[in-house]
Amino acid sequence: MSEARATTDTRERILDAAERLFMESGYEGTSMRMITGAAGVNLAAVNYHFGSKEALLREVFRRRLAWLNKERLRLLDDMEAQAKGEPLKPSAILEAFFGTLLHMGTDESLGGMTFLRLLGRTLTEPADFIRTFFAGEYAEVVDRYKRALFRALPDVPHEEIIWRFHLMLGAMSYAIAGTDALQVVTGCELDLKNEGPQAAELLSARVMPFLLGGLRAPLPQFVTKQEQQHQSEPDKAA
Amino acid sequence: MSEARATTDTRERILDAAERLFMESGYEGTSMRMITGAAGVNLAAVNYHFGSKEALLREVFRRRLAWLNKERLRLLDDMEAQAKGEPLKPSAILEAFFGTLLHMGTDESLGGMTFLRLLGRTLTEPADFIRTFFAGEYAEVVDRYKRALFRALPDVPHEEIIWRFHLMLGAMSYAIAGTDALQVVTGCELDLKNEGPQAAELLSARVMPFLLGGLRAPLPQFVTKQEQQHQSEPDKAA
DNA sequence: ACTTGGTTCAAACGTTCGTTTAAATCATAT
DNA sequence: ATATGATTTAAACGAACGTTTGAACCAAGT
Repeated sequence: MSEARATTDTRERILDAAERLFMESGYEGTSMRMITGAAGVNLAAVNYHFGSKEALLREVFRRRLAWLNKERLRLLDDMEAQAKGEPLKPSAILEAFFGTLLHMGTDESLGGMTFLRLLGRTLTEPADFIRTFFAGEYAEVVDRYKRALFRALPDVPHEEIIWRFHLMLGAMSYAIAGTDALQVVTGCELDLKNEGPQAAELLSARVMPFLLGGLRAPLPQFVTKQEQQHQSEPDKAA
Repeated sequence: MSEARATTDTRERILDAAERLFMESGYEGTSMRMITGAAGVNLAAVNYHFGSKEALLREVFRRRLAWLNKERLRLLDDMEAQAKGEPLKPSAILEAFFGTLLHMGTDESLGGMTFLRLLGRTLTEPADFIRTFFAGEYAEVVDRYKRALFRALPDVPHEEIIWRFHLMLGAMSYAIAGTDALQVVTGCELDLKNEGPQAAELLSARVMPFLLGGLRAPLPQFVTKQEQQHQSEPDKAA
């Protein structure tokens, strides 16, 4: 009846191995034999402890997203309490949402860069059960942050805010996930995975200005019918 | 010896079916039997006409990327010829690079939205042969556009431009690929796949301002050591 | 000492995978 | 008509897949 020590050892060895292998080879590209081999446990251990390969993937994410979701909600709650009813600054909202994510990359006990890259890559996995799972895991947090952005940008149509939220998620995911997928396309070392804990801070410094710039960009012409010219003149980065 | 008509029929039926199925289920998640079944051809036809499943994927992309690469280079050549040695405007460069891509979404003979979404999703596939393939296919075009951006933004460090190029690619890929992956996360219909030809123009109007805003955002503080304050004040979209 | 319940183990399960084979079929040229 | 080379076909290949089984093992409680 009591929890034997070897039990949690085996479970966590499997979760760690699966986290790394799913990141490197994707869900379909990773076999149970690869996972149990890397974890140094018996092939049947995954089905015994988790039930199935699908359930294993869900647990890999659940143990990390539990912290991420809680922290994101806590930060938003704190900021809203301190603002006493006033709308938050968009930059503060983004800092809370994406900064929390990037912080996980600096802390090995939260999964480190391995989990960050896994998360970025898995968001595009086409398998139905994965999409369903993420929808459930993200629903509450995304809804809260969406509403905070609505209040922070009262003059911007909600649909436009959702689009830009979407685009920011995409840019951030690629910045993390595609580190070697697209750096070979861009043909330049983007020096991420060798930096260890500082990697996430470098990432943050590079990505956050980009996201804010995108979020605050002029609205598309068909949204603001008036004054549709002269708004994209200064063709220069600061 | 002569090219029988049925030959190109079978080849193209396979390519069309594979394009759609790879988009819906990913490379590993799509079996040869799914492809040949959907195409209405014999199971052995893929290996006969293309050699292997990997070679089929490469051909699926090659027939589309041939046009895309040529068009992107042609537009850049035209603009540079017209500029007579002057640097191009960043917005014109982005319009050529991403506008060409989005144009494919409006033209069914270029693959339409199916290919666009396939492209966006496949950039994150972890399989080695896919990454190698894309690196080769994209190398020339990315290098040319990278250099055009360097000239267009002479005050921005090259590394920063590459990063933002990377981020723009990510945002664009997600905007296209994630239409149902992340719209379920953001919890809102992003009305894309039901729009047909207009979808790409809607996408363009929404995404291009975001990309330009990101590209022209203030540089991160550790790059411009001087005047690191007061540059992120106007917390409002236009 | 013996039972008990949780855990590990080697082995096998049936299925599906990508690929190959050899015969059948088709279109064309002589 | 008949030979020829390209294409299609049904069937099978060995390998790898996720999962299941039943015995072995181990650390408790009595």
